[in-house]
Amino acid sequence: MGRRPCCAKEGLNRGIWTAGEDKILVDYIQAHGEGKWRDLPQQAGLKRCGKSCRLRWLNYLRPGIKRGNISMDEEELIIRLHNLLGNRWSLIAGRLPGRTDNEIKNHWNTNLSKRVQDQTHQNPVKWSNESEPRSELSKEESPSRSEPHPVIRTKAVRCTRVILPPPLIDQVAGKATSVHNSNSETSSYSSTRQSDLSSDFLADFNIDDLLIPDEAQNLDSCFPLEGEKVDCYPSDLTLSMHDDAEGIRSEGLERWRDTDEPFQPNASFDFNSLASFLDSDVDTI
DNA sequence: AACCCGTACAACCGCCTGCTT
DNA sequence: CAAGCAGGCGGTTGTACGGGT
Repeated sequence: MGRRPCCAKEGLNRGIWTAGEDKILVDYIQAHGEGKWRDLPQQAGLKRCGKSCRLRWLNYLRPGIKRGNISMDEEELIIRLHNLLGNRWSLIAGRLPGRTDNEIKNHWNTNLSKRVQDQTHQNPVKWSNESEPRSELSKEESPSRSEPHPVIRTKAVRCTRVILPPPLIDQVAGKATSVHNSNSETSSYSSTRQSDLSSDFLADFNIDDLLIPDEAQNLDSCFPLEGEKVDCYPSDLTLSMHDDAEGIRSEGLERWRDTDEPFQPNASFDFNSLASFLDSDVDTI
């Protein structure tokens, strides 16, 4: 079927937004709320594509956006989340309050990807800000750090397939089928497995479905989506896939358990503890 | 001062999914 | 059920800027 463009391209402004355009957009959204992006430019009197308006709002004008100065803790978190999730920038951004997927993506492409690449070639970690001492965790060579990072390159497709080594198949399939027991697609697991037990396993499932019941719920606990206030404790991270949960029983996590404070990463978030959690997760995955 | 080059990042593009009609 | 629409996502591009020569 045909698809009309989101806007007529003729006569529209392109490129960098001016302060005036920003103001018009902000004023309009404050008055009318988000949404209806296609009609927004016309109604707001902006000579911009609706998509462009949406992007501008979400990435720069929206309240609560943090600009620049990505801390090393955040960088480390991005690296680990990228290890875990691949190029799913929106998911990664959702775990970094105030950061946008575009910013994280740019930062990754310009800084972190090279750094990670360097790490795979030569073990010593080279951080952008050498003057600042690294955290204890990064001084200790974490297990995953010395290993190559399997960067998943995708092209604007949902992550619905994951290659798993045979030992994980049973664990994962159990989860996937329990989540998706109504979805006949997941049954491809069993048939595939029966027909090919010797090689890596390509399973059809939504990674979120796999994550949500246990791991992703933990992920959500550790890296709440923006704006969320999570009332649980990371020490509850009894990972079903990990018999050894020592990695997550850090002092900081114990402290969280002992207090009744809701877990709020913005306040005094122990990135190191989470990083170790992610390490264990990454090793498994 | 002029030029070149590498980097950073804002913005665009095409494709996808989910929802509505 | 198919068409159409809205919004979201990740990849890529364009350009401003700073440092080096």
